[in-house]
Amino acid sequence: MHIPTLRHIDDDQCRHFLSAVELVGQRWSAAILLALHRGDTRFSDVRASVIGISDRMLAVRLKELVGDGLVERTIIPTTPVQVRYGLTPRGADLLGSLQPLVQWGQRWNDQPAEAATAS
Amino acid sequence: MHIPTLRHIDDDQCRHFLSAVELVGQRWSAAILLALHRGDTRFSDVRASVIGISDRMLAVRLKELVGDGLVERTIIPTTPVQVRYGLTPRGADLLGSLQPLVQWGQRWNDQPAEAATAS
DNA sequence: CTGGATCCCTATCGATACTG
DNA sequence: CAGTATCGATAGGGATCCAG
Repeated sequence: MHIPTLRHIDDDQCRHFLSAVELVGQRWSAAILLALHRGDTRFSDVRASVIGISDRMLAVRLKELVGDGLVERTIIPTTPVQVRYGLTPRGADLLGSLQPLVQWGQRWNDQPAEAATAS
Repeated sequence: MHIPTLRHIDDDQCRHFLSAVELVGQRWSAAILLALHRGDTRFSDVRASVIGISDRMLAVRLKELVGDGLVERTIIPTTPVQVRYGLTPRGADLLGSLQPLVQWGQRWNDQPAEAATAS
């Protein structure tokens, strides 16, 4: 299902945009990406960082993100096999592209939204 | 429920980010915002633009977006009451802040992300 | 035309239990 | 530690009907 489309889309800008939003808009996805960005590399690290996420969802989202090329999964064949997760360049770039959102949040957080409409 | 949180959040950057993502990550929301940005002002216009959306969901999302201060609802008391929708400055700014996502999509779209994982 | 109210179904998610 | 499998609860979302 997902990824809504618009009528008479002139360019694929819209689709890029919508699919990217859809991607990172998935529940937990953004938080996971952020946790990885912050330095978490282990499954359990991320699980501990992202409050309230379940094993299942973390595994599911992680798999999705790996499939989308945003996260890289590395297996270190030590005695007890270690698994490391990390952002791919693509994933890191996505987070970077999302930075303006942070500014946006700060910019309009204080402003009473009605002040704009009420001239 | 939503808006996941991270442990030991140093600043509210994370929360701003996560709540913004959560906001626009809602199904249809981004597409609706885009339709409004493109010039649609009527309920039926947006419904026609956003492929597959139902009356109910459009009404629900529109109400949410208005509540979030991203969309402005104007009632024109003509004979058959007219209702106009449009982005608020805040909403327009949000879309602007999402622009880098478009670039991101184009930048990494060609790169075969699966090549890394694919066998 | 613009939406509110219902019904109902499905996908999604959480918890638990189990395996390598 | 790093998951997978199963199951049950829930709420998101679609279709339909109705009202202003």
